Amino acid sequence: MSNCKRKLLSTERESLILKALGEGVSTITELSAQLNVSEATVRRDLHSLEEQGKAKRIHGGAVRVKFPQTEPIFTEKAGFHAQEKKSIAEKALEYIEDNDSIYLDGGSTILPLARMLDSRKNLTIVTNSMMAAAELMESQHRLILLGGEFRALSRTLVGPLTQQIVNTLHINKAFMGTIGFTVDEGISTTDPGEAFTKEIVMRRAGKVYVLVDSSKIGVPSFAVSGSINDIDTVITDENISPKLVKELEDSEVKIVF
Amino acid sequence: MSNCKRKLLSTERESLILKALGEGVSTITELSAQLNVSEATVRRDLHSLEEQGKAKRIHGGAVRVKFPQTEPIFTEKAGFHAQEKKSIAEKALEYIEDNDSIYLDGGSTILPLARMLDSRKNLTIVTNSMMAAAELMESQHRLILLGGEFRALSRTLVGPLTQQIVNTLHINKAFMGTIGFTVDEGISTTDPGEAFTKEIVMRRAGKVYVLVDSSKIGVPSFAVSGSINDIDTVITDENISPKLVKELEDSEVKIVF
DNA sequence: AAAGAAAATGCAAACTTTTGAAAGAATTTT
DNA sequence: AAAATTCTTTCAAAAGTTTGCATTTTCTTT
Repeated sequence: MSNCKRKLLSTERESLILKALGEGVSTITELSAQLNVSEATVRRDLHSLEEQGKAKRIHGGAVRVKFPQTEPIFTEKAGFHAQEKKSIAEKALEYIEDNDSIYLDGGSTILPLARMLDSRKNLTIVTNSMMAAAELMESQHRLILLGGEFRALSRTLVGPLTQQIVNTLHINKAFMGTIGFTVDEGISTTDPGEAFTKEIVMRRAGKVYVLVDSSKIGVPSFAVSGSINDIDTVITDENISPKLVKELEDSEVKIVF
Repeated sequence: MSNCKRKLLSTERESLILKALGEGVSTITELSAQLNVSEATVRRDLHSLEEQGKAKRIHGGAVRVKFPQTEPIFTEKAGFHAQEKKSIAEKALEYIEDNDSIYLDGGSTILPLARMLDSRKNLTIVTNSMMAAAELMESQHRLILLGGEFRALSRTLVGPLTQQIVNTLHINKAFMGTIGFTVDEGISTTDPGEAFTKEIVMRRAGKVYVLVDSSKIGVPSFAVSGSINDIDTVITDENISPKLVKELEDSEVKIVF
């Protein structure tokens, strides 16, 4: 190196330094010799590179920084019934075909489903769930987030504002989570704003699938979304009681377990 | 190069300069010798090229910039000029008061600002940035996400769908990021959908603050959002040129640095 | 075609940034 | 703990930039 006839500009030096760093480290003395500049200048260049996040200073030299630290994305709280939820999601996945336009609701039951969507092609995915969106950020599908007020507890976007976007979209199949589920009242949740969003989604969606693990069945929550009539299919696990299966079938709801 | 007997027109020189720059850099002295003109003329040509966004001046020479200006991937951008961005964000923070209703745009310059908002109380924060939303998830403020199509590169929600929510909200102060900034065209970005969202936000916001580090100034990108008239205040770092300060003041834009 | 206006160019003085050297503080090694 | 190395700060010289002005070139107008 250093067949430099003329003085180098700072940017040239910086890229040469990066090249010299390669994968490993270089000392100030080495770089100073290679670039034919004083050590003070090397330090200054290194400082600039560090500000740009391209290199990191260490005592006596510098190291290349590879790919800058990946941002802290949403973290998932380790879940109850994780295995059941995953198997419920697998059943739901079978109803999703290439080119579908689907809605993913919030909730820990829907999240595993979001992770499986790489097996489908060219989906349009509409969601109000920040967690699902974070999962799908890197995917190849088209991703649309409902706007609205952020609800910290469920990490979803809820309330009247969500209505506007929902009403302009055509949703083929909606996959809904829930806090409570009863045959009389259908799905219910703790927050009225969230219930409202669920309701307008269900009303507009072509087909509505409710994913619910058996621990929530028979337990009503505070705010009800729509009625049992808005639901086409309930997808749940094997622990569901035969009595409930019959009740659902009487209400013309398909049930998968 | 250029054994030119007759004198060259400025446009001819400029294209020769661009050719000489190639992908790399050239010094003023080199260019002056190659083109048989004084260094003063080279500087003037380079200045003109810079205004056109085709080259970027650096001390002692110039580098070629590709057009349209490419957008670095998000994680790369995060570390770039990190210190400047933080100090820009600190200046912007002073314009945010308790109970304000503010908009946070996408971009790595706005992100540090999101992190500082704990020092204010009872804000209503509207944003189209997933990263900003992730930062603000735990905060006490009211958080509203614009809906819309998710754009992976910038991790923002963009496009026509965003318009609906923006139009129903009252935004007190909007804090905008940008990929490129020129006095002639104002802020510009790489994606038309993103430009669209920026534009409708700026049009509806009471006051518009643009946060831009000096490396982006004078560099236009592909899709322009609104005009310089939509901007009330530009917040930048100390490296801004006095000339630009004057130009902005002539356009009745307040400038903070 | 000549005179005048406008634009471009080169030059030089004042100013700014960058660079290298040196001194003292901080860190690592022996 | 002493020695050696490296880091930070400061300062002056060198290199680069800006600005105003005189000169040349180019364009317009008569």
